[in-house]
This record gives sequence, structure tokens and C-alpha cells, in this order.
Amino acid sequence: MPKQKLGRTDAMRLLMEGQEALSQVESNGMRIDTEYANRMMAETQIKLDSMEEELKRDDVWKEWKKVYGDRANLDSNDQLGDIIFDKLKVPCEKRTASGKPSTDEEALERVKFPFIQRLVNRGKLYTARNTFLNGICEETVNGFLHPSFSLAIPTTYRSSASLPNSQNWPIRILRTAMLIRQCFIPRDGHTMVEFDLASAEVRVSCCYHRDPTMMEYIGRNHDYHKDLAMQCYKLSKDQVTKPTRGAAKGGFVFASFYGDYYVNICQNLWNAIDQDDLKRTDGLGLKEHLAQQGITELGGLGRNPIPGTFEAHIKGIYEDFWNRRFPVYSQWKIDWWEEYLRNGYCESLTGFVYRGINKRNEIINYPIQGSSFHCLLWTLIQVQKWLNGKRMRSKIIGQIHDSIILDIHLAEFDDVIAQVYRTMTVDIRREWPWLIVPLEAEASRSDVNWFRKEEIKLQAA
DNA sequence: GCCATCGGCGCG
DNA sequence: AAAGCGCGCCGATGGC
Repeated sequence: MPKQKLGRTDAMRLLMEGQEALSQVESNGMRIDTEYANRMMAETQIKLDSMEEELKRDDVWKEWKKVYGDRANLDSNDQLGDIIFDKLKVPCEKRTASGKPSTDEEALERVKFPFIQRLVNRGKLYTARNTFLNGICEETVNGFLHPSFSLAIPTTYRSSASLPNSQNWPIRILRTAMLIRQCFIPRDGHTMVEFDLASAEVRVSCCYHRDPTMMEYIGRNHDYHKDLAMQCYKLSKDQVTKPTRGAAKGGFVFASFYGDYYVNICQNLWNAIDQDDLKRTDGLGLKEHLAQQGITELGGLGRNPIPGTFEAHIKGIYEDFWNRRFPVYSQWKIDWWEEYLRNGYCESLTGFVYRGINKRNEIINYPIQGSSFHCLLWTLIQVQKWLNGKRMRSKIIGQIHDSIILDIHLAEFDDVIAQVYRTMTVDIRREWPWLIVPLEAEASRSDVNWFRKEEIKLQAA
């Protein structure tokens, strides 16, 4: 009988070896197109200046100046909230933790002044420049960027990255993704390759709750997010676009996994339609599509949704999801929480202990989040050892929770691809028998820069 | 000038 | 009964 669960010693060794391997990743660094990055710093500044000039010709800004005079500041959310909800008399429907009117994107979405929409757009570019581009430029030395990784910070036992944070570079929005990711280029004679551990948290969750329906689902290698996009937006398989699938992934699947409630979830999904401009593959907007299906209203977001509203529709899917499809997972959550209350701590399958005062959702999520990352970390350690042992020229240059980024020398391409794939999906299951579901990986290569990606076909050796 | 906190936003 | 998890960084704000 193989040892199913790992202990404290295994956990400590993983941390030690992990930090050692990550140190080498830090020292390798990522090659930066500094000429491009510097040029974009200048160009985005010019663009921002002209956006600000346009904003300052608007009547709303004149109103703003009247109230705040020389202290008027486009970057002050306090002032913005005051202008919108006090002076312009827009009703406030969302507040911050401390009770002030919220001025986040969701709240501003409801404010139909062109000034506000232009301010949101300016904010996107502002963040892209001042956080991401600037962070890259500031920390680049001799054409290479060396972000730091820490295994000691996150309460989940995942990793964090800083100087700059290399785990939140834009990818979801095309324009900003392009702006930032073109900064990253392969070394001469190399290609950048990113390996993703496919649906890592869903697979790892199965090792905890062992819900037979979900395990069977994973085994069939189905596109789960797409299935839920079809259900939530009442689409047929060939009507689901990539952004629509993405909306269901973040708005329903992950939200449900993290313990969100349907009231919030249906709002996520409804907002995404306008925010991400969701359409069918034939171009029809999803609001229009839903209207054709008989759904025209979001609903009151209350206790008993009115039949025929989007809220009632999503409530049905949510209850079906937990009660009918995955009752074992549902029961596991209850049992796991109660066991934590009895013991005062819980242990992950990778040998880590979570203790202290935690909320229900936290204690359910931490071990899954942590163990998923540990699968990636174990892979990274083994690949690093293998590269060192073979004196390969290919280098690991980064890691983002469930993915690993390499700069692969072209002469070593096939070898490295096969090795990483095998380590990530096959070897790890021999090492860790608690992994009772198959693992799968996806990979892409970037020959020119990190924005231009091509899928790599992976097959078992 | 330094520091902590908050709100906001980017990613998994 | 409870109701979205984890990070780091930016700018504003206010206290020292």
C-alpha cells in the first residue's frame, strides 16, 4: 500500500528544495526588449496626456474643478465618488468595506456619462504603464529581469512574486496583454515555452472530496468551462466564443469553487456580457440572445428570484451543480469544515498544516489551492535538477502558480518538452500516490515575444 | 520624509 | 447559518 498522504517532513523538504530551485530561476532571469519597453513608456505617456486633456475639456471636469479648485485630482477616488454620487446625483448601489461609495469598474459601469467611461479607459492605460511597464523598466538590469519568489508569505503555502510581481502580468485583455508581453523575448537561439497544468485546482480538489461524478468528468477530459458557458448563457456548443467561455470560468466555475453564492454569481455573469462585450460566434450580443430565449431581466437579487429572470436561471444551475451533480463534493465541504472545528487545524495532502482562526471558505480552499501549486513546484524542482544534471542550455525563467515558463534552446527543444510533460503528468503520480486522478498539461511556444504564442501539440512518449 | 491603511486592479 | 480564495503594486490620504 503506497503512502497516500504526505507528512511534515515531506512538506519541509518541498519548501527547501523549492526555494533553492526558485533561486536559480531568479538568477536566470527573463530577457527584456529594453528598446521596446522604453519606447512604450514614452508613447503611453503621450497617449495618457491626450486622454487627460480630453477629459479636462468635459463639463463634468468643470464641475469637479468648481468643487475642488486647485486640489482637483483625476486620481482621487474620494473626489470622484463625491462628484458622481453627490453632485451628479447618480444613485449609489455599491459601497466599500468602510462604507464609502465604491468607484470601482463595476460601480462606474452604471454611470452613463461619457466622461466616466473615458476615465475608466484612461485608468486601464494608467495601470498598464505605471504598474507593469514601469515595473519592468525599473527592475531590468543589463537587459534581464529577475523577479523574486517567496514560499514563506502566502497563508495557503503557494508562492508570491515581487520586484516586480511576475504573477499578474496582463493576459485577459488583448490590448494591454500585447503592450506588456511584447517586452519579453527569448534569448538568441531559444524559444519561450509556457507549460500549464490543466484545470489544476479542479483535479486536485478531486483528491480531497473524491466525488465520483467529478472524477469521471475529469477522466473524460471534457471542456468543463465551455459546458457551463453553454448552460449559463443558454448557448449551443458552436455558439460559445473564447471570451464567453472565460466569463463562465471566472464567473461561475471558480466563483462556485471558492464558495460564492448564486446571487453574486449571476451578477458576475450578467455584468460580463457588457463588460467583455460577449457575443455568439455569429456576432449576436448575448443580451439579445438571452432575450430570444425569454430572459430579459437580471432579477432583484433577493431571496426568491422571480421566475424567468436571469437570477432564477442561474440559481437553478447553481443548485443543480451542488445538489444533483456533485453531492459528494458538497458533503465533503461540510465534513471538512466540521473536522477543522473539532481539531482546530487541517492537513493538506502534501503534508502542510493550516491552523489559526479561519473562515469556512478559507479552510475549504487553502488545501486545494496549496496542493495544486505544490504539483507545479515539485515539477519545477525535478525539471531544474534534470536541466542541471544534463548541463542543458535551456533555462526555467518563471512560474505562475500552475504554470512554468522556460527559455528553451532550439537544439534541446524536443528533449525538454518531453521531459517537462512527463514530469508534470506521469512522474509526479508515481511520487505522489494521493494524486488519484490523471493530470494533463498544455503548452505554447513564443519564438518572437511572449505575446505571440503558438500551441504545442503534446503527446505521451 | 516615512509609514500604515484604503480602494482599486492585475493575475492564478 | 453563511455567502469569493490567494497575492503585489499604485496613488491618495492622514498621522507622526
